Amino acid sequence: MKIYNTLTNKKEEFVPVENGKVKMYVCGPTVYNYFHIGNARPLIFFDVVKKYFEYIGNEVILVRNITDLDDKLINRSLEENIPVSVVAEKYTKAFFDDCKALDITPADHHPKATEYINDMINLIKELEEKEFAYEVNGDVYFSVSNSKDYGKLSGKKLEDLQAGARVEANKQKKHPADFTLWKKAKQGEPKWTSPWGEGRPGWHTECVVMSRKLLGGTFDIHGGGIDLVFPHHENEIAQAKASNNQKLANYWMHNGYLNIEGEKMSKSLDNFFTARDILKKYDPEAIRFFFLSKHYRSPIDFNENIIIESSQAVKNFYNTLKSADYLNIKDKEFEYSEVHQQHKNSFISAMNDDFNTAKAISVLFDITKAYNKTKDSAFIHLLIELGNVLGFFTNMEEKLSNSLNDVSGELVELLISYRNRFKKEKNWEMADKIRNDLKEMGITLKDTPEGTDWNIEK
RNA sequence: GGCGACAUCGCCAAGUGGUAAGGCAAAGGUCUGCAAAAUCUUUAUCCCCGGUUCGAAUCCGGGUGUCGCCUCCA
Repeated sequence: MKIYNTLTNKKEEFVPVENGKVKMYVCGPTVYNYFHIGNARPLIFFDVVKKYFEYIGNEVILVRNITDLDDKLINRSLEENIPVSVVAEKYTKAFFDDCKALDITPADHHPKATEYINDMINLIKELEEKEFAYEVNGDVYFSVSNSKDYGKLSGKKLEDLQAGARVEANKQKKHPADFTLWKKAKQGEPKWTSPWGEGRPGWHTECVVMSRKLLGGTFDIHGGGIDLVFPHHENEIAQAKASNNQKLANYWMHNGYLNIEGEKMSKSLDNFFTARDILKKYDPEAIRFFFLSKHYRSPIDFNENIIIESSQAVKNFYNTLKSADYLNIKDKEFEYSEVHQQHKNSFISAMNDDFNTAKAISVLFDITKAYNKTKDSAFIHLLIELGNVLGFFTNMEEKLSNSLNDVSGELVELLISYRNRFKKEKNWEMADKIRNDLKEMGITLKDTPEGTDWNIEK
């Protein structure tokens, strides 16, 4: 199993700290807004990482934090004129709802920043004692000049940072790259008591504290979007190293950006889509397919056409699953022979190569094709088994059964029986009219040797 | 200005030295009353120039283009 490690810029053999156990921490949402389609990428990708590690026999502990304290939340609370805690609660709930809609398995822990304030204060105290932090007028900063490897993760040098600083230097800081550990509270802001007065911790401290607390010392994988590399993750590493000279995590994984029609998503360009808006129009599996059809580290371009293409691709899996009558064969015994095992091995070696999900998906298509050719239902079981690892085919009952109430279902059956009568009489005009009318209502008929099937199309 | 990534068929995309996976779309055949589904067949020498090599999409150099990061954005 190889993983690309941002820290070394290389694919490395993955060796967990503890054999058979994978501990991972992925930076979660700041709950000041509904999350957007770009945020869905790390959620879906690391969901797959967890599922895959479990599939190959590991116990996985995944932590995804909730940042419920931050400038953006404070701004939102001022805009909407409601307390910060209410903002946090509202969007935390929305986060979980949207994750569920995207069929993302919840993490094992969802620590909230506000629940770890004391631990953060303790860490800052420790950093101050070790002379990695200094206080100026109630604000506390981390001193990057004292941090030996600062910039290693992001490949930046302190000199370059200084030269290229595009924001006017904060005069209180000793070095422009020094970052805030503790922020003095302004009027009306949420605040906690600390040795430096009333205030709140900075963002970079929470992840260090919560990851250590929940995952113990050095853990295996720290993940997030590539934009977090600098400064967030760099700063986490610096704090961890300064406090106990231990690595925070062994492997740093970062997913690439999502662009909209080639441009960065932003409110000013008016190309900002929330996940919940996208979900209103498209199936979660199509969205998942879209993300997983490209390697996680590459930038990915979002536009509606691509989601439509993805929907079509996913639909083809379901065509096969329907024709295989999956719901009826799913509990039947089956055995994998060498051919099945070969497909499985291809899937595993693709995933072992730094989570090459695009290749893994192509294996699913190979399996589908193999089933259609042989009608060997073991292929269907394999398709489901491997598809599940990528988070597909998790809700077969609903997808494959036609969810009309009994009366409507009977009416469809009735129309089909009329149509069959017309067909027998070679009254093609009426037979086609029934099929077309039903099609317009979203019900598709399909004639097979065993009779007429019908499906509700979304 | 500094650092970095990427450029493969109409679209999406895998492929890191051995002769271009897969998906979507399109065209044609089989099947079907016609459809749908399925199936078979067809469609690229990998941005440009130069180099290394028996051999390069894959390595090196030089262009061109796109994108990202450079203080709280996944």
